[in-house]
Amino acid sequence: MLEKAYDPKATEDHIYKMWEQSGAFKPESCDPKGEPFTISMPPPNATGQLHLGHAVMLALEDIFIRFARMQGKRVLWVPGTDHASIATEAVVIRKIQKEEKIADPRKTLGREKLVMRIKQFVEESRSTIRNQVRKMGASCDWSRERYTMDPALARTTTEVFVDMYKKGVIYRGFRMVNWDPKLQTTLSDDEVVYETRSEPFYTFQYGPFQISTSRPETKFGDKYVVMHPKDARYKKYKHGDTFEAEWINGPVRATVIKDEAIDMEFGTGVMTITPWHDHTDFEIAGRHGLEKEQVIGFDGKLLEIAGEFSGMKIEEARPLIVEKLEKKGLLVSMVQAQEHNVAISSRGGGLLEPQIKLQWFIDVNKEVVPWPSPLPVRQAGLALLPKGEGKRLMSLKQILHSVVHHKDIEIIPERFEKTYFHWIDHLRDWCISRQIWWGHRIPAWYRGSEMYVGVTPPEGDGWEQDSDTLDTWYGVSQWTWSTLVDPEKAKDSKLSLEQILEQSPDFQTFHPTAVMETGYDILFFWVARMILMTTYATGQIPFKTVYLHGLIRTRDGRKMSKSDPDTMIDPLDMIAKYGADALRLSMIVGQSPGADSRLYEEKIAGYRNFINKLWNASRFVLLQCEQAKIDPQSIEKLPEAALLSLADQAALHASEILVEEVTKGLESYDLSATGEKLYSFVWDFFCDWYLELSKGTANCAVLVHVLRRVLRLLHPYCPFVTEELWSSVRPKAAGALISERWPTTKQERRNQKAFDDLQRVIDIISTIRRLRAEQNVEAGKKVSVFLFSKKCAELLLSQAEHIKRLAHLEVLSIDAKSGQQKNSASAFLSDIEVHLSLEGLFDPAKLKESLSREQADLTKYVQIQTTKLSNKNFVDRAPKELVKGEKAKLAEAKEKLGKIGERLRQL
RNA sequence: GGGCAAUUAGCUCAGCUGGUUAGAGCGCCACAUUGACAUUGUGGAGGUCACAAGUUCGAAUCUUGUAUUGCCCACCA
Repeated sequence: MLEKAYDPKATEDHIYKMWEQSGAFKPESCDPKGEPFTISMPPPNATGQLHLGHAVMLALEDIFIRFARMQGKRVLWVPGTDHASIATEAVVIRKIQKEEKIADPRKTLGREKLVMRIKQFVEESRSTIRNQVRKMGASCDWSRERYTMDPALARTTTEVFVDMYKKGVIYRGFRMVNWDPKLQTTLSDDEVVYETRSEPFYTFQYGPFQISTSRPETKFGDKYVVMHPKDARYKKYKHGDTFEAEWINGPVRATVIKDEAIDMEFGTGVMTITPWHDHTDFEIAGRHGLEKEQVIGFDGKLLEIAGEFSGMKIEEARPLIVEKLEKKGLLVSMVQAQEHNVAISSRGGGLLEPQIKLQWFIDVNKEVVPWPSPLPVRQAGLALLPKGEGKRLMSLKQILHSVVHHKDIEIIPERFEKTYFHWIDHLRDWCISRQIWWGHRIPAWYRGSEMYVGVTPPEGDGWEQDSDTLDTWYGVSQWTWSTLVDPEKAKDSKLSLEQILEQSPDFQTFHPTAVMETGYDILFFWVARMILMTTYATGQIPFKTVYLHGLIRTRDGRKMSKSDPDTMIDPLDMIAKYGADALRLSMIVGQSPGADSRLYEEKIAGYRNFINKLWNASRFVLLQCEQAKIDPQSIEKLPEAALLSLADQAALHASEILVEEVTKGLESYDLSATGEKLYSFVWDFFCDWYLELSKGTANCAVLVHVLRRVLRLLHPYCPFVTEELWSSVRPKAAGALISERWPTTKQERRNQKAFDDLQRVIDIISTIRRLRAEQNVEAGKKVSVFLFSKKCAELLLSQAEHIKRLAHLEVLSIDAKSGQQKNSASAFLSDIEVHLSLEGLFDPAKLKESLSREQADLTKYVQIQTTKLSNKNFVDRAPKELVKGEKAKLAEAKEKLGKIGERLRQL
């Protein structure tokens, strides 16, 4: 017999081990004819601990996977980890600085040694993560675990780089980049965060003009003033005019530029430009072919051009520069506390400095990728593609747009498609080089002015490899397919990438993947980039569905952050305390895709209670079997329907409906509502009514049968407890629940009438209970039931035992012919139900209250009638005699409806 | 500045294309309790569904507007 309470600690680990050892996680143990179903696990960063975000991701994906597996699909879930270049390098450097007191580990250790250290660190945290993923119950195929730095993945990353370079999609050039002086690297646009700060805003005299700035320290090299061509105030100045201006370090010769990028409303409508340190200025300079000069060094200090200020940090120099200009009489005004946004590094937290640097970029607008384009696409910023069949050359941007627009890829929730399109419209070339050491090194070599790009190093002496590495997202954007590449084939340098893919059975079978499940916060970083890289490299979409989950927040809606340990909920603590199943449910139910949700311990405890309830319900079933001396495992067939009690038939019916609903819910990725349905079925129906009604008259075969169904249906949500219970109630021949088949519905087990009748009995019992409580009736008191319908009378009589036990009242007399209570409402219904009252307590008001249910039925009846006629759907749904397109009849019908509405109100 | 969303019970949230008396969990109140389960059962209190106008026989649900909150993107020299 089972223990009195479910103990997840004593159960989960050995169950996981059993699954893993049985090979159930591998697609090879699925039906070889099954439809392939793949998920690539978003690789957690190899920087340490699993957090709630990962836990949600694992829970969701495990539900998808287990459901698909039970449906007989060939399921593959590929686990892995990400080397997370910048994040990991930063963590390790900080660690070394702290633990070994080395101020600058990069300098002291050098590239090779530092990379070794990072590798060691990554190994340790990878194994930590592996165990944590197991704790969540994730049924992924560990034999196919991948890591973004695996040789095979390094190969594909490099191959694709070289290919893109050869096609001109990757180029190297001087461009404006987001430079992080603290981490000494560039960042992609998406790695920049903006912070609103209040800083003084200065206006200076510059020749005949007044110009405003919040960054006087960049102004040393300014020798162009820009204004809008239509600005009437500056009509007398022509494009190209020059003038002398007294400036910070003496007189400069400046040129007038007219450009439409200027906002006439802002400030004086004139500005000087600093093309080297500002995105807009860079573009203006580009348009007019202006000179660019660097003012601030990559270390964040002023360069020689700053004269006496050179070598100073910006914060020191700024007030001094202003002071000097003021002394020269050039300061016109200064507004304290002007609000503006400053660019901050999301990686290191320091201020970013726009800089011009020689970097590697992906051109998102070059039309070089063959892609099937069956339909014309016209969207903001994209050209209309000609109609036609077959493939045509498209730019990466166009492909990104097309695959979502044409629903090759579906995003859940749908509204994120808008966000996605909006992002594409503003997408600029992607800077993929990073000046850090940890990561895939850029496969380019230089010798003097020569450059070589290739998978293998060039022949000959004197070549030096580019010291930069690739943006993490570049490599990991190939994740869905590079993880399916056969590592042995990838070793063979004679094979081309195309041949490797052709000869990798996993890729051929399991790609494109079915679902990509991840947080909406990395839709741009990663999801979009996966589409970009994968369509380019393989000619396939990476996944068919994108399911985006929201952030998990604290009870009061704050973000959980490491800096505030009180707000953090550690998934492992919660598993230790409440079990993985409870944690999973608490994160899934009540969480709708794309929306943030809040998590707190009481919630998890609530689901722990549910798990325990299920456990005890199973205990009860087993107990009944034991008492009846029946071995639950030997139960196979159900008795004839005619031999079953009302409750048994109703329970079978309800479980059939449940199978249908849960299947539909899971297929449409509606996990929250489906979870709730299961919860309420188990607790509110199975435990509260069916098991109660079974006491004394238990039919073990039906009990076991329904319980087995519930366990199967619940297994994707709470795999551990269901698997454990399964071992007690499964049919002898069956194996582990994880590999069991999803239940199918059987029409012959449907019995809507039995279900309705039971519902009626439940209603009656509830009403009696309520009346008893309100009137404070002692147990054993009699109840009289007045009926309008003979059928109901029979029903009540047949359930008298249950009413006696559950409502503590005896059904004494049935008066099948007391029609005197008829009211106007009853004219609508042919089969009016039950009234009841308590003997000696007959109170017309109470009676009326108990009648309200019938009125509700009546209202429903009428309302269903009116729905059919509601004008919006009139033509579709109205009864035939009312349609025929005749307006008079429509008006008549509407009038009828008005009357019905009126009567309803009277009721 | 552009976009996306949210506002329902004390708290956390459901409520699909308009249709029974607006639901659940937690919390609260009362009662119960000796064989599935105190990680329990039964009953109850608690909501002018942010506000206003409109469409409709009928609106939490649709339309428009207002207010508040949150997020994303762009970025102001």
